[in-house]
Amino acid sequence: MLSKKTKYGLKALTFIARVEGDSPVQVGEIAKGENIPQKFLESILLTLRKSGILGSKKGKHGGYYLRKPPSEILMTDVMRVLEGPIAMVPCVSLNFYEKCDDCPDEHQCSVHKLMIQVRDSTLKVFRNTTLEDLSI
Amino acid sequence: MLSKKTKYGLKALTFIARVEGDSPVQVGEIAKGENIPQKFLESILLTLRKSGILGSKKGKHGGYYLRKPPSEILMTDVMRVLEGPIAMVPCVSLNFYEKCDDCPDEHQCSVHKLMIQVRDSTLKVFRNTTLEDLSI
DNA sequence: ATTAATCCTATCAATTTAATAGGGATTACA
DNA sequence: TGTAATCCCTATTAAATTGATAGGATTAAT
Repeated sequence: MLSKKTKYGLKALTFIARVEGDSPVQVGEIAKGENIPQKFLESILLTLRKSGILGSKKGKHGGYYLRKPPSEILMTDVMRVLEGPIAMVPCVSLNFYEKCDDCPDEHQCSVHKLMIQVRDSTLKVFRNTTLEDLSI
Repeated sequence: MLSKKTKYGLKALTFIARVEGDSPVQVGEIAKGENIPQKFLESILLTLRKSGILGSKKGKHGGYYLRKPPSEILMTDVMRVLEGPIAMVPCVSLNFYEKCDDCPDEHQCSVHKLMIQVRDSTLKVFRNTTLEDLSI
């Protein structure tokens, strides 16, 4: 299941990408427009800013803006920041690899084999989709 | 993340598919062979039996067996029984559809759009993989 | 100064997950 | 016929995660 955090985060990014005048977009505006609890959204946008996907401007007339054009923001990056590993099990994760504590040998593990395929097919989608695609 | 339930369930099915003499395979045997807590595994196999994927024989020398040859057991069915919906959000699920409470219009929703692609690519893998593929 | 925004930390309730416990029902077989 | 081995079923629990809220600190425009 996609977490609400990720869902809200994706919606917020799309919202910002769609607005794009030059001035930053405020949390309250996004929260209202997308039916997202404002305080929750605040923490999500903070995460996106710390990861470098968003920039922010503080104080009055502040808000959030994209650090790159939507066409250069890949879903692989967004999803890893918001949802964490793309793989369904750590033992097939490219960026968050961990060995299973059961499982003496990965290469004989049926789950491993299946989950590599799922990971690759999901990656293909995320690598092939940018924020621009979402906001059209 | 794949739940342990699903992981254990897949391992158990593979184990049974690999053994296949004619006599049913016992929970204890699987638990030992795959490092799975026995009581937990019991409940998982029970689920698989109730869904029709496994059959069982009670009493001494009892155990579980596959109801169909491994080559006819599709991952779509197994995954839906063990893990639930294949889609990451209910609003793109084929078998467990639910409308989002936020989201006035699905067809304008960026998350929806992305998650349909993920669902389709994952489905392609599961529809194209049988238990036989896993147990080779 | 005042106002309006982001930033940050802590907390909380609800849910889900992973596992355990304890016994009931059924069957093989001595 | 009795006993051991096995599946069957329900209930409980501890830990982790999720989704959300609260309260205020900091920053910047006017």
